[in-house]
Amino acid sequence: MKKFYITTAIDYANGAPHLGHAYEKILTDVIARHRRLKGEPVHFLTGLDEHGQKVQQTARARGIEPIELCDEADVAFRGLCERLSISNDDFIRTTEERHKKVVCSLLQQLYDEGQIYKADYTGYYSTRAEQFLQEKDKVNGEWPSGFGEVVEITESNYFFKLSQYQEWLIGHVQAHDEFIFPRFRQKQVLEFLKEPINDLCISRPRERLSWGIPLPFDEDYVTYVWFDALVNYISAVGYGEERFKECWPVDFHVIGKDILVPPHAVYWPIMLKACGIELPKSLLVHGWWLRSGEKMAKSTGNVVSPLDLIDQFGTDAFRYFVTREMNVGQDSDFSIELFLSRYNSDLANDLGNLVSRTLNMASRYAGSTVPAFAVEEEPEKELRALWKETRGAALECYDGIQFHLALDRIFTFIRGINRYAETRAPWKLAKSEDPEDRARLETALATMAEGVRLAVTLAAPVMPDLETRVRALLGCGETDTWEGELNWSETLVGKTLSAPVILFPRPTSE
RNA sequence: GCCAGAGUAGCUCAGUGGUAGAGCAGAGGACUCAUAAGCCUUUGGUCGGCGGUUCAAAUCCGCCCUCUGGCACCA
Repeated sequence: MKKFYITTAIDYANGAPHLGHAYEKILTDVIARHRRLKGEPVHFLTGLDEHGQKVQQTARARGIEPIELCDEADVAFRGLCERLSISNDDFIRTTEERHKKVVCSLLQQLYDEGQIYKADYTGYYSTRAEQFLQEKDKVNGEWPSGFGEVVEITESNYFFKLSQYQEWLIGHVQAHDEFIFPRFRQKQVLEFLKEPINDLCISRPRERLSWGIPLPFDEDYVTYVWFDALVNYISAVGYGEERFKECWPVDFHVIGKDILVPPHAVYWPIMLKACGIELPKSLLVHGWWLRSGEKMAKSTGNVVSPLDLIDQFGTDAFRYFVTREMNVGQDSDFSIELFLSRYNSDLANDLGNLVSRTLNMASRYAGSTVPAFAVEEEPEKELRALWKETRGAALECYDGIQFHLALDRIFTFIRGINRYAETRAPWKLAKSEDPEDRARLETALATMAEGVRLAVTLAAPVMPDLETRVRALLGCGETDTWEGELNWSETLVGKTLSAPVILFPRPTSE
């Protein structure tokens, strides 16, 4: 059976993990977990892009081998995945043999077919920056002094015949509305394709760049950037082997808007087309986190790295925040103030406190055993109706990649449980001698517990650790599927609840 | 300049033709199981501006203004 295959972009080894990396992995993970819960087999890939000039330069500056630098990045980025509870099935590094093998076979194939040719490239070269400069690098018509001496040189390189596929690509994009999400990005791609595109330079002379995969047909060159990095998506899932068709074509390439045009929307589809490989079903393009509050934080000398928040507030809180605040495709603001607001009001006050009071009341009034549902009156009917509405709407939002709205719905339901608790007021019922009040009390406790179970189960793609933990507190086991788990049920009846716990402690410092 | 996105309550944002919404922040209140949490009530907006279509527009069309991002061998 074909798996649901989803990827993040691979991160460049020459840099430390930051909020953007973390967000992309979380977004992709939410989708992967959502699919798994729906019962689909999933293959989730992430990894590292390790070759290239900057890695070579940084390694040289530090007096170490490039691979040593990459090994460090490998530790850092895998560590990030772990801290974020990312459920990736594989992690590829472009220095791995399985990857190089595929890169070489594609290059050789295209070369043999005449789709790669050698030509001269003339341009302005900065020795200091070790790169060709573009017209746009000029400031006031001159090369900035930072580039040092700039000279016009001619260099032989290999080119891939990109331009001959331009018309075909335009047709493909126009015919497949689902190819680029969100839809408005499609226009950006078509806009780009209105102008003639050039063939793509895919090599660098080895004397200038040694840290790369040598061209199989010319040892004096290494391949550069795209024919290396993009190929990870197929090399990781066994291109050329039988198992390849279990994953390919990929369902989603999750990428940032900065690498949509031209790499993922132009180079990659054409590379695949030229090689006779099926195209990705969809590119999921997310926006960026803006740091409008950054200046303020710096001026007060109170700089907090977003990733530090994980240590302080936990993985689930971090995942919740970035998923709740980001409308996928748009940009969002990140600030500590906003984070604390979400943490305090949504997680600590609404959800954490709900769990706390539920467990506490069960302990006080029912010996921590979930009682049976004894009555069904207006308050119960209302809450169940709200659940039904919440589930339907949230699932629709999940399917439509509207995770911020799904969470909005789920937390409206959580507030609904709090409202229900006030309506029933078990602490008052507990003082009554009336058997009917006792029945209402027991019903209220069971209802609150079931409501909590449903809410955290529905939020599982976003907060997987919380779901596991809360379900354990409620006495019901882990689940790896939503099958039968999202219906209002009596599954908790008779279960023993844990003693009260604080899931999201309020921040101690002011 | 071209293209795209955004412009709705103090803040963050929902809302694609039918009497303006939520959360947070602010104000008041009743309660007490709970992380001084939760619940109820409430203050607050000419939905960027001007025209147009329509019985009816935040929502469709046109023009304009402001902010953000992109505009090729750079990851």
